[in-house]
Amino acid sequence: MGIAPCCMVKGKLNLPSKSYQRIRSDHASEVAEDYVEAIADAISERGVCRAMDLVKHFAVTHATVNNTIARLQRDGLVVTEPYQPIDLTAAGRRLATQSRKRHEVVESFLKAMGVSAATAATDSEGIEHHVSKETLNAMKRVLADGWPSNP
Amino acid sequence: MGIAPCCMVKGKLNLPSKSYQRIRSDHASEVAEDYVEAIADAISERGVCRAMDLVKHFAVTHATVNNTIARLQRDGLVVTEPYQPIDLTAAGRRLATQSRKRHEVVESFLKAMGVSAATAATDSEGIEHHVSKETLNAMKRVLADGWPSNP
DNA sequence: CGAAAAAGTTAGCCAGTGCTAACTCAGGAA
DNA sequence: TTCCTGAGTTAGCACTGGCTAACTTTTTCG
Ligand SMILES: [Mn+2]
Ligand SMILES: [Mn+2]
Ligand SMILES: [Mn+2]
Ligand SMILES: [Mn+2]
Repeated sequence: MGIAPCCMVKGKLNLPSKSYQRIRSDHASEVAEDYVEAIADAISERGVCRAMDLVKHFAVTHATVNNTIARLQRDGLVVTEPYQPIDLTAAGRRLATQSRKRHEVVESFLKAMGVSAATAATDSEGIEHHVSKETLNAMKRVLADGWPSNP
Repeated sequence: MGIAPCCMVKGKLNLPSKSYQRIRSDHASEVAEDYVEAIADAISERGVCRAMDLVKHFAVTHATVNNTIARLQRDGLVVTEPYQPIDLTAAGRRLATQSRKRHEVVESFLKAMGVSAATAATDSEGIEHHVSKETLNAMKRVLADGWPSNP
């Protein structure tokens, strides 16, 4: 799921160190994922997404939202024009949907595990970006069928 | 668990957006946590930790390790002198122990959930930094007593 | 011992993600 | 209609954490 930053120069590497490359790549796409999700939410809740919605949502400044949106536009996830609301491209919508699904699984899983709603909300927001397909499937399985080897 | 970067200016904020501040702060301490853990491992496995050990472990260049170690030294987690091995301060050792414990819980939890060892190793490496005390305790509880409301 | 190889250092670059400050624009109240 | 205010923009800065390239030091080995 992701956009590559400058520091993702890949090399031929032996196994153990590969984990850290995955994590660096996870982090590179993290902000994009959170933004498209937030933009999709704003649009479905309030009809449009304005920069101020994101300022409040992420607790960052105006200027930061502007920079980030410019990057997302550069990367083809978002479209906006001066003083206009922010919209998602098809690719942005796809990423938003996919990210939200994964996010929901992680959050539900934490709650099912006995974690409070508030903590589940906060922790899932960070954890979601590091959950591989395999782990996500394991979470879904536990939510559906219970913990392994428990009838 | 952590060191504050420039961009951690805090303000009086309403609840929802606070999650993202937590995550930014998690990320700020992430590299420090992984490094002290790797340094502690190298010392216990090979007696000393050399920069090259970290180069291989993290799949980054020499120069990057050097920069990072300088930051960790600045932050009082590490001591080293030119051309000498890298050692941990008391604070560094504390952070390493704490981080390793948390890491082990997360990794064991993923494996207990049915995730393969390789995926558990990779995913836990990113997830660990976003697991709050409460979620960590929930994981320990599940490992010890099984999934909630299962006799 | 001496030279080549390995390890470490330093300088200079870049992108991401945050900030403040100063500006411009748009829309509503007086 | 004018002006104030809030929203948006832009410029300029700092720090993290990547990189390459050129250099120095240390270690190893013939
Ligand atoms: Mn998130
Ligand atoms: Mn993360
Ligand atoms: Mn770890
Ligand atoms: Mn880690």
